[in-house]
Amino acid sequence: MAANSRFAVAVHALAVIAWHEDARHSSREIASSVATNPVVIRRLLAQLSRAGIVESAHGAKGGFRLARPAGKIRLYDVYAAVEEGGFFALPEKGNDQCPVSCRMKAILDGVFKRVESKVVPELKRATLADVVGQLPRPA
Amino acid sequence: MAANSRFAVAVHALAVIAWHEDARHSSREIASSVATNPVVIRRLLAQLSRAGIVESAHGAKGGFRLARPAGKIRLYDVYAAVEEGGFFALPEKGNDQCPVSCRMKAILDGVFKRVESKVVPELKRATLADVVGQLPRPA
DNA sequence: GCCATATGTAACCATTATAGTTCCCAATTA
DNA sequence: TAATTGGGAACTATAATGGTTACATATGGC
Repeated sequence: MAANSRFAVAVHALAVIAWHEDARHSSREIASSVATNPVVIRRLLAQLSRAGIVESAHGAKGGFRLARPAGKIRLYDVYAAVEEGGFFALPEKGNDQCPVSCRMKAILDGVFKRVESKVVPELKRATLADVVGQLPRPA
Repeated sequence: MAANSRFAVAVHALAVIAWHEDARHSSREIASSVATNPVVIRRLLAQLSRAGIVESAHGAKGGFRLARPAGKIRLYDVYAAVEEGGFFALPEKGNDQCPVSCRMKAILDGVFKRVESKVVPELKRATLADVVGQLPRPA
């Protein structure tokens, strides 16, 4: 698995937590649902914790829970917490002697910014509650 | 350079060609502007050739040119030709015994589709001519 | 025909990001 | 004290991308 599934796994993990919003959930339990290693989950949730999306507790009866209600957690918050750059990458090099190359960075930057201006509102509209609402009720 | 700059490099390469739309351009010339290896350019342009965006010619006086006017080449066509999957990746695994995990793929798929439905029209609106229009006139 | 030039492509190496794993420490609860 | 749990370091594995070399093939001019 080299593909970038960080956002998908983060949403999945949060959905597991939000499904029983009151209880704490261990990284082992979450990893079991995602089918990965508990350390991978802890690493990812550490980022969400720094972003103020989840809270963690050490020790027995410890684990993770949401830092605020699922309806107040936008998918954009999750995306911003776990994904570094934008959706595209700009090449870092270029021939400064070439009049085309000299302008390309600014031109591509404009294109990418216009695309992101469409994506971000979409990710801000959807919340974790919308995701959990599509799950069956807990038994 | 492990980041995914294929789309950016493809647009850059096409801009070099479209700047002098009448002449043919060698991979060496284009690579010089992008500051990379000619083989990298040929690999990328081979994809654009298969997509009917550029035409190539072997031999002396050979090289690449646009297969149709720059105004008819949408950035979406370029994106579709050089980028494989969507903007996000779905995790391939999951615990089939978990009621949350069982639904996550379909739920995430819905989220991603909604985002792409905003991105695609934006990339279909912009053409290579819009990019070239932001370049200085050829000397 | 010969040769310079150019694409097409295979093969290989380097770099980087992500994922996976093991291990130990710190904190908490019973 | 013992069991449980997150935090994090350190390491390996895998895969995608980019970079490079090499060679076959095609073209145009002499």
